[in-house]
Amino acid sequence: MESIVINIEGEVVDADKDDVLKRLKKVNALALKSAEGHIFDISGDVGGTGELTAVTIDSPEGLAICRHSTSHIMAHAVKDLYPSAKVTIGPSTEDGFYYDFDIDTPFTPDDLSAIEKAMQKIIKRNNPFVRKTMSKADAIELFKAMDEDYKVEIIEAIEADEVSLYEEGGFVDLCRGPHVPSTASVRAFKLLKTAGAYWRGDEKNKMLQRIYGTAFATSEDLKRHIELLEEIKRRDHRRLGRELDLFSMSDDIGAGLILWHPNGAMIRKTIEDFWREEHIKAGYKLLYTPHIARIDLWKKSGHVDFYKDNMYTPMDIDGADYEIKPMNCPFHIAVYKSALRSYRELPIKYAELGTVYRYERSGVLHGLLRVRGFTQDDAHIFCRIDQIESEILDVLDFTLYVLRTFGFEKYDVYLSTRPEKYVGTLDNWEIATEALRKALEKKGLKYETDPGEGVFYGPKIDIKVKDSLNRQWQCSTIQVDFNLPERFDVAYRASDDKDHLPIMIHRALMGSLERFFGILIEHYAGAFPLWLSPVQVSVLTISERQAEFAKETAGVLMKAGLRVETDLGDEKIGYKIRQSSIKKIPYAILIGDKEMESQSLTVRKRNGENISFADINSLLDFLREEIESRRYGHK
RNA sequence: GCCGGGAUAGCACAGUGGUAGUGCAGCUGAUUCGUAAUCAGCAGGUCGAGGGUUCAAAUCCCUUUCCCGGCUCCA
Repeated sequence: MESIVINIEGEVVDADKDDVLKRLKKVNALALKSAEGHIFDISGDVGGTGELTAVTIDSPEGLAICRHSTSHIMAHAVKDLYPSAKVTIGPSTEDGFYYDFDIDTPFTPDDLSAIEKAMQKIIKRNNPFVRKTMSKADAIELFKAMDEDYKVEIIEAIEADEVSLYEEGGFVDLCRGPHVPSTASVRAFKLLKTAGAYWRGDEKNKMLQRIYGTAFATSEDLKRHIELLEEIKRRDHRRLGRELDLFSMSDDIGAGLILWHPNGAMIRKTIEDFWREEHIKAGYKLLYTPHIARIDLWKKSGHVDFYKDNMYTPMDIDGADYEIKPMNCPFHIAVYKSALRSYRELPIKYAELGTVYRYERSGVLHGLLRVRGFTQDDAHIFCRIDQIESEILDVLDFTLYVLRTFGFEKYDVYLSTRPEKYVGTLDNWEIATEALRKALEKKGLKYETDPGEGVFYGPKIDIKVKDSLNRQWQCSTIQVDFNLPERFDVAYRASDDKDHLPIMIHRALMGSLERFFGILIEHYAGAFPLWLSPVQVSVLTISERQAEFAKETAGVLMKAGLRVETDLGDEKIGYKIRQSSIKKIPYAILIGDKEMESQSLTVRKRNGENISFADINSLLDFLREEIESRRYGHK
């Protein structure tokens, strides 16, 4: 026998000892992991030699194995209930699993609970997962006999001569494994939703029926996950958008087009003001450009060739075709080219909150996050290739400052390098990619390299922020472009009195204002920091006696530039506070006889906390400080 | 685009062939009250749009618009 040792909770045990299996069972081991990182079934033929470590459900690998096994159990249950269903694939995912079936009638929510019940029975039976191997030819025979066409297709595509199967309680599935020792190893699972999904994700293929589910180590973990899903629902920007009267969409206007209501518009205006001020400080020049342009412009830019699917049909104006803009870049180039540029002027940095329209397939539209008309916080930096690194450094600083201002402290950075299809010289790609890399390193930013994931026209840096629920969102992108300057004959006059080609850097910090707004709503759960809140202060009276004083107080605050709302009605104070809270107004000023007599102010924060101010000026100082710091002080 | 679900009062929803309902919001009146909902009354709907079946359609059928969940984390 080969000498295999197994590491159970730090203790190294010989594999040929009788009690190893018992001990693995005792620590609830689901699988074994070799020193090289290969994971095997406990009962399977592990092969190889060396030290193996017990994998439990507490590790990410263990949880993934459990979820994958749960998907098999689900497939088993589905086959029991709907024998005509054909099984396809059922992997584990980041927070659960799914399995795709080819079945004539799609699943309903009622089906899900029936399947869940059947799964529970299978789990109770404690069927062992048994691994078998057989030749490809035999496996094809087997699955052909079972009428499982998809499995046959999968096996035919496998290169190895031998494939593995897993059997559990009579249900056999082609699977690479590994699996948990037995169905009873699955402790807590739930089926979540059904959906259509194309076979192999290709819309040319047949539409299958997918069931999503999830599994966790304990029912407490599962409960926590379901609570998280509920929290995500509560924060949904579409729901909060209606409740807080921020924006809407209308059937009459069309899909993917956003109406910004006064509250949302006020937030947007505040973001835009901040954005413009900071861009001016950072040396950008602001532009405004048209919404349509002759189609020839888009032919020249290459958008008609590369981007046609996302562009709208041109409109005829006096016999010429005009196109609604999907991008701002050609306009910025036109501004650059409106004069002869000297190398002394570079870098030239143009910024615009440019509204663009892009065709998105109807099925992918989603609230503010995926729309057809949106405003980019776009900028283009024209520079010499030797200026790339320092420009990227500036842009990185700028981006992180802006993201931090909105409370995004955590982010992941990605550097994407040259893809197979590209334009520009290899030399330039090399120089630009290295400049991006150096800038990232100088900033001390940890980043991942995505080889070949760059755009055809140049390498790029993407920054994905993490929101308060730790969800990842891509907003910022910084892209080097060798293509457009050449296509448009962009030039600068260098010291040698000759024309040279500048490099263009495209960058967006927030991406799209619509999308960024949607992310912000969810990030803040609708409770915007004071500087962004559409209404910053509400003034509430205890009785009608204080109406005059309340109006005066509100007037002083409004004159000081604060956004103030009054509630002088005859409702009780509890009702008014509730109204103010529902609107998520950061501060409510409560005015009763006490305050009127002493001229002092009682302020109730959104979180229920009270603060007293001796007079209105001390309150103003307090509010001004919080606004100017753009702090996210309280929820 | 495709699969599935949906659209009924401002909002959340009930109503499966026979007189369109509930709660909240709104309006009116009473009440003048100290930290998340005072009470009563009133009003509000081409049942998303268009067509069809029927004596009769929110309800059944067709078309269409829009919204929602998804559509390779690859045995």
